[in-house]
Amino acid sequence: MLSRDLVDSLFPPDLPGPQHWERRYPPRGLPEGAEVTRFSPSPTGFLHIGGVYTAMIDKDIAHHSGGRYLVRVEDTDQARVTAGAAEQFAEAFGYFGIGPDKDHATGGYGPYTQSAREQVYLSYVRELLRQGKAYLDFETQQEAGERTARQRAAGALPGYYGQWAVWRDAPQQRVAEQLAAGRPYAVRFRSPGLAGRRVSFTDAIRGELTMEDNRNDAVILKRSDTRPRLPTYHFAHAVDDHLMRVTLVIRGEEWISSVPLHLQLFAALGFPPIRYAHIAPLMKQAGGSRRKLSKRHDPEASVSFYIAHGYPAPAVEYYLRGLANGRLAEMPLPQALAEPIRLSEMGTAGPLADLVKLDDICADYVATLSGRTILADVTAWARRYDPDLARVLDAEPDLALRALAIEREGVANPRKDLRKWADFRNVYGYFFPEFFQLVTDPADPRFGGLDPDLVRAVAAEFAGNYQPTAEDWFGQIRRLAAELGFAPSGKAYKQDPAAYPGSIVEASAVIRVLLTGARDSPGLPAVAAALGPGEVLRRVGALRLRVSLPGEDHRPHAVDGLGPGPGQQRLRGLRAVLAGLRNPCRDEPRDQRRGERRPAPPGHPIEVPPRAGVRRLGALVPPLRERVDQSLAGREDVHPRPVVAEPCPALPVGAEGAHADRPGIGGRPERAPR
RNA sequence: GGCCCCGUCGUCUAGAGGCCUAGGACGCCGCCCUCUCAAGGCGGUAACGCCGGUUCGAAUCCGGUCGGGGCUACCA
Repeated sequence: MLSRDLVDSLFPPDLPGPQHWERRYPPRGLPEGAEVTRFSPSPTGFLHIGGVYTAMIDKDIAHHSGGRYLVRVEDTDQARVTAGAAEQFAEAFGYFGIGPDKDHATGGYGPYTQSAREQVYLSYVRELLRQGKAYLDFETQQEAGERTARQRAAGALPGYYGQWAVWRDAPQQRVAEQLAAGRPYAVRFRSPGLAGRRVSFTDAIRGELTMEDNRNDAVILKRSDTRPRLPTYHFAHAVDDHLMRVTLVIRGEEWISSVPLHLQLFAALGFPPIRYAHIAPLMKQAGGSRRKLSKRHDPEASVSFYIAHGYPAPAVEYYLRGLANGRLAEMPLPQALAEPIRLSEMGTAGPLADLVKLDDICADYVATLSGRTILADVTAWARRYDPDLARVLDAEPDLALRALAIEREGVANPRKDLRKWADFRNVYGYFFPEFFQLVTDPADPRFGGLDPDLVRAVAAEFAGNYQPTAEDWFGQIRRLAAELGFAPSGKAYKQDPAAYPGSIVEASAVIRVLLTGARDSPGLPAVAAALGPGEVLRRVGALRLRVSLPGEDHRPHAVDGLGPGPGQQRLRGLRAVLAGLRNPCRDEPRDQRRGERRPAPPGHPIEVPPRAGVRRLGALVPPLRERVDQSLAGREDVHPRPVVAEPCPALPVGAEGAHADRPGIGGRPERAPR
């Protein structure tokens, strides 16, 4: 045992003793049964979702018992502290509502950052040293490595104990020499553990646990050449949780094996033992087996994943609570959030984090929200993670609200098409002209291989007779489909596929694709109403007729697939197209970005204006290319390049709407798989 | 290697010796509804890791084994 003078010479003379801290952090005087819990993350990067899980349990237990919840930052390993971690923590705490109780954010039993508590730890280390319950260890890192190697070779337990603990009982003389030589030292705990002795404790979740006692003289204060002088986790845990008057330590099961050490530390320090609850870690399916969800390998392990995708916090919380207590998973969300979590009901096997299930919960949750609430949340999310979206939503809140109201407001089973805010752009983006890319190719695969000719016919027919406010809106499509020879129902088509080009399903798919860019969408009448007649006609009329001239551009075009020989009507259509080609005004394409007119450069597609007679362009002649060739023979004003005819069906003047000239940016991406 | 924790459908789980032919939820599959997709309705698929023991009787108790995870740091 070292002399008191020698021990004291190692510490600042004005360092207070343990009584000082005991007075400074007095017992709380909380009523019987009130639990004080703490969440203690280490600021080594983004918070782990398991941290949110633990913190949520901590907070819930504290509050439901009338106790207190605090957050203590465990940054005793300064080398691993990440810049910006504090900000990320703050964001995560705010998002998931797991910040410390108000009076435990500052002051009170703080500071709540371990690197700021050096004095406290030093007091207790000195005390242990004075009592001979700890000692100085001058082993270098290299020596430690060699020791471990020898232990391994000898088949002995690694660690600092027994014959391997060379500094445990070193005479004061030698210690003084080392000190005089300026050698750095660590402080080790003199473990009272005996070989063969077993200890047991009662875990609040697992019941009684028994294991070998600790015999390792664990380091409690890191090397003297580090600044600030900080303790290891074990020592900080004992000192902090005692002084902060924590009653229940909830932590990951990886700490179970350290409990014997912790119990020894509490006893040596003269602290009453503390209760523990070791929770199973969140796991991840990896191939055939499962492993702990790892922040390094699994993006979904990080809270940033949930925040950046805009998972609604209450849904995530609900999911996590259900994992903690199965009972809560079968309750409606508001009730489950209010019910207390019970440690005794927690599973001991690590649950697999199931993103599919989370999605399902999120969809259910979002379905309970009003369009207005969703818009507010999406907008708030977008401001940070999708500025383009935020801008568009700010510019057209009414459109957004109309879109969100579809099959959501005033229905018994709201549409469950949104799981997280990042889904919004995929699911509702097409409503916004800025995000919608017009479908111009009648041979577009989204039409499902339907004859391009027919696609054009459907579009033209629809646009030509469009009645936006028709009571039987869908009847318009039904009539047009019948007129063009589509089967009245999928069933009828299946019975005799040869008799029809397709069914009403295919016909409406044409309008659906034109309107939404996808083969699936909410009900067409509702979509059309939200869009407004001008936008509907703009989209339906976007289909182009492409013609290649000889020697040019042989990519497959709609024209290539035209059916059998010309009839009267088809020839009339052709003439109309050609008439359009001579329209001097339209021969000068508009510069889309500036809205200016300028002469068409050689090879520029020539637009064909809408003409009343071209309603049924879908019925154009098959050898169209040939006819065009003939008609253009000898003309010098038309360049032998692909000609693009755009048969906009008769539009009411001004019906093109305000967005007609806006370039589309980006199409409608595929929906995320469920 | 040593010590510790854990093991029921794909997933989360209910299950305290007979109420278990193992229940629910999510997923998945099928059907219905239907202009598509969701949603919804109906139905289906699917598990006690394995081997012994105790017992009239075992998912449940015991032993072993196998598998998964953790600790074995001057990381937390």
